[in-house]
Amino acid sequence: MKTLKIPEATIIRLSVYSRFLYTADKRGIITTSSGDIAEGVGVSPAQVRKDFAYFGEFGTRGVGYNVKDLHRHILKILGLSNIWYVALVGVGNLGLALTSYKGFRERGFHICAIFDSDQGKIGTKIGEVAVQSIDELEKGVRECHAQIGIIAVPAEFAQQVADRLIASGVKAILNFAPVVLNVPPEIELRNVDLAVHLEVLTFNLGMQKA
Amino acid sequence: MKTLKIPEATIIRLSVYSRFLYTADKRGIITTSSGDIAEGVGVSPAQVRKDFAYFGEFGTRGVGYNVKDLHRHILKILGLSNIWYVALVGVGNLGLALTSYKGFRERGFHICAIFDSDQGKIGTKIGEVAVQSIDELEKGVRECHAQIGIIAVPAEFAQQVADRLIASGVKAILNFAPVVLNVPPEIELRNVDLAVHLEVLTFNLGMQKA
DNA sequence: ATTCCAAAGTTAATTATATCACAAACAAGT
DNA sequence: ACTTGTTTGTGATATAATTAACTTTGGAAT
Repeated sequence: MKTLKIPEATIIRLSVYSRFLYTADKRGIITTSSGDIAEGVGVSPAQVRKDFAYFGEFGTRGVGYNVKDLHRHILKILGLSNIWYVALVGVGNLGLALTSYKGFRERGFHICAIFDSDQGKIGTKIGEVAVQSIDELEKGVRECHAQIGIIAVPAEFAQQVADRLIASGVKAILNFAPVVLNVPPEIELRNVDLAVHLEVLTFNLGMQKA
Repeated sequence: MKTLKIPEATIIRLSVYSRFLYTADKRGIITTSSGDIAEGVGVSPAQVRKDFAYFGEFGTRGVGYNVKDLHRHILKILGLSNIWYVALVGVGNLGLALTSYKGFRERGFHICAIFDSDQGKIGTKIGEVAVQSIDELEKGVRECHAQIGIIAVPAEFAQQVADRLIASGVKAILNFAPVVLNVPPEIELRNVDLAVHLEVLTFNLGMQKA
């Protein structure tokens, strides 16, 4: 086990493997193999083993992997063995969708503060959490010790929201606004642009015909 | 201009460039350069030129690119110069968020049919489009000639919805359910798993400390 | 016209990622 | 104990993508 730079593709696959292991475990499966996992998630067995190899040896040769063990290891690697507090900014349809997204809660992400600028929304409860005014962003983020911020506001406000989140102690940002955000290098940033995915599809459809 | 295999990363970047060009054009900018674009979207100028080079020569040396021209070219490449009809299955929060996502309409994606299994939702209008019963999926998809299907239903129903979409003539699927779908090779499939993005963030946060 | 400059287009080098193929190791059966 | 079958872990190989360096070309200024 060497501490090399890990390809991001590997991290993404680990996340997918963990989903596979979660369901395998729920179905009562005790042991699995790189072949099983590979088939289940649509990659090659060698790829699966290589991905694991970045982090150690989790299986026994000739046998395979213990599902529970492996799953626990991967969750640990992904940083999911403890709870993460998340601040959500923007309660449009997308923001709402995110609050109710089962996958987040299941995997240890706890939305602990929600902000919006719409007076009509402030004070309303979404699940357990009351929507706060965007004016109280700094205070609210600090109070619940959010380490992660989710930006689900219109593009024109995204940068200032990002700045304020960072100023309030957030260390990582998931941005759904279709803009390039400027953040200090120590801040982890990921962008999700839903339209991009559709565009990759249409590009590929075009290719087929040609 | 050779017809090689195009990296998917290139397609994704083209999509991002097009967003940059869209705003540049709106601001009245006539001419731009690989350097401008690179800075605007956070990649290297060489990368920008390389990406364009897969598809032809769009600029003039010593000058740069005409914003409108280049934008038009990229939209053409991405298959966005005509309208795409999209069928949406599943009107949970995520489904709702997608229907109201400005980016889709703006870029020529037209949600022409919406399906759900919840009796309470059937018949209600979302924007212009009435929600239909999932029982009428085949009929509804055919009637509006949807080429793309978006799956926003719980994981356990995703595969059967995919099968039915494909049987109804859909050629590409954008899947938001966290499962690996089995589709024929000629069907374009992309999966979006929102939790994955958060997990990449938490992994990276973990790395920082270590 | 000629020269100079700036930025595109292109080729080559580097780096990153994925695949392959095999040796090591464990379990079970003889 | 020994053999056999199986699956891991890994070093070597192949492929892909990015970066860097170079060449070309159009436009502007003299």
